[in-house]
Amino acid sequence: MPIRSVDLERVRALSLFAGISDDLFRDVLGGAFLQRFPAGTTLLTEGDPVDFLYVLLDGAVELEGTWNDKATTLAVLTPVSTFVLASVVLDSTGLMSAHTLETSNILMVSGEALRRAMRRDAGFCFTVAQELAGCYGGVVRALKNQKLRGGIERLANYLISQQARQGGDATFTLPHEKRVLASLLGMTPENLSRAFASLGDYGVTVNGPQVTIGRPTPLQRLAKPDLLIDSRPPAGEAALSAAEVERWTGAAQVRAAS
Amino acid sequence: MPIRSVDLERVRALSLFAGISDDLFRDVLGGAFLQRFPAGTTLLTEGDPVDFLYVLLDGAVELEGTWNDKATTLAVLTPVSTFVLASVVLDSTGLMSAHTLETSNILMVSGEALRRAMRRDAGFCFTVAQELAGCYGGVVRALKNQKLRGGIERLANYLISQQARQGGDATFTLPHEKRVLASLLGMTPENLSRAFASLGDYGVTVNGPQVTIGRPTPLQRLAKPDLLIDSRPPAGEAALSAAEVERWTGAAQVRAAS
DNA sequence: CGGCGAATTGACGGACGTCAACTGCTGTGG
DNA sequence: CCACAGCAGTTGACGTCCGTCAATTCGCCG
Repeated sequence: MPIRSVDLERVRALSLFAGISDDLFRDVLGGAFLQRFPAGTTLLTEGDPVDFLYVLLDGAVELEGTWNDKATTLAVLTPVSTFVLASVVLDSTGLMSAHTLETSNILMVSGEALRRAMRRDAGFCFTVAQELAGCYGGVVRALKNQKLRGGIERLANYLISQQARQGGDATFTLPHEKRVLASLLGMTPENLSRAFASLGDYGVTVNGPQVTIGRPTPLQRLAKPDLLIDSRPPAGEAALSAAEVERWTGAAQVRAAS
Repeated sequence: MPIRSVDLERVRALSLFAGISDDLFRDVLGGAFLQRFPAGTTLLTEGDPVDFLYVLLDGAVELEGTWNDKATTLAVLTPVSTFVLASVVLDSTGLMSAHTLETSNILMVSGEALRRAMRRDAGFCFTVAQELAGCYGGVVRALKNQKLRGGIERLANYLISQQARQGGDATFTLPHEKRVLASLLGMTPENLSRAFASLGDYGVTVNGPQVTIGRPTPLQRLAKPDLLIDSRPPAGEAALSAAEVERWTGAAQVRAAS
């Protein structure tokens, strides 16, 4: 499948590649190829070797971890995002499974070529390091989100993030199936339903995938969004539980008195 | 405080610095200084700028995240470990607070010098990227541990890891206060007590900080340790919830049937 | 000797998972 | 065109896990 120059531009615009020379860019993407996958395709399974850096150009990809016959969603990626960068840099096995949620166009970049470029060009290598540091921060935020907040609080913060990301209108639409959202937030679908119902008291109404936040203030007071958990990572490699909060309306930054 | 050459050797042995030239090593550590902190000292607080890469040479350091007046332990570091590498690479603010649990000797390395070295030497930069990728994997493991396992299962796996790390003897000693362990495992101290009591049925007996695993097999069957959650990161920058499992005695690798 | 903090234990309540039944939508085949 | 199967989502009942509050014990240090 030939790579359209439009798509190449979009890859080039990623922070990972924005700063490098045309020569190096051609070099890294030389052996790359574009592939189209139907919804529900498994791209990677946990523990298998990773040979490519993946770049999602269209569609949606879910990253999930499993243990003891249970699965949990660690991230849902939207275009344009790269994934499994860490495994590529270490030339090791993947930590999560990846499968498409919708039919998706994905660019597959040779991991070997990427590592070669890193060894040759310190500037590019530095950019990769920054990207990885950003991803690290994203997962740390997700871990804090999971350990410190209850289910309803996680949902409330997710809604506030989504609202901001989609332009700030009072009503917006959930980007994924509710069962995926539930797994991402670390709860069961049944519990997500109940959590939505609870948020009715805070002015949230739900109609299928349409959510409207009637009274932002009480919801904010419940959610207590925090720069150190909910801030947006600089777009590029997808950070876990990526959230955007354009501005906080009086979110008190509280610090624990050890 | 002068840096003893013994300590310098130990820093040099870290995977971060093992591969670089003597010149570059001197360059990075040129402005570094050693400092001694009493127990309970706050080294960094969440959200503040990070100017140094920290290297723990003696003692113990706790990394914690806070939200809404609650705190959770994200990692407990033991010598020799570096920390806040990601923040240094991004030249940004810290994601977690750090404070000493015991009196500690800590080497403080100029973040600016580190970044300069990365830009100059692609090989070193690559090593930093690998280190960051390893850290990333560590947090992903911690997140899976938190989302997929219950409290008792997390404790069981922690005990198995500690036993292996300390040489495999049936009885070993917990390295930290139980309240710190509880926070690391994502539960309250009261709940940790009860979890220990529950493990009595699986042959675990507790006596102060002394733990002995009487019958390993039933405990393993409960814990279901998993290479993709509990494997050991290559020592260096401290990975979150670092665990060591030398060998698994029949840990079935189960995969979720989506 | 007195006091403080860590750890344990019990009682209680709330949060969350599980099981089951029901609704509504969609795509398929008769 | 309609009947039906299948799946997502919701709701209710129930049990379990876990956090909170309180009381007690123990060891350590002043």
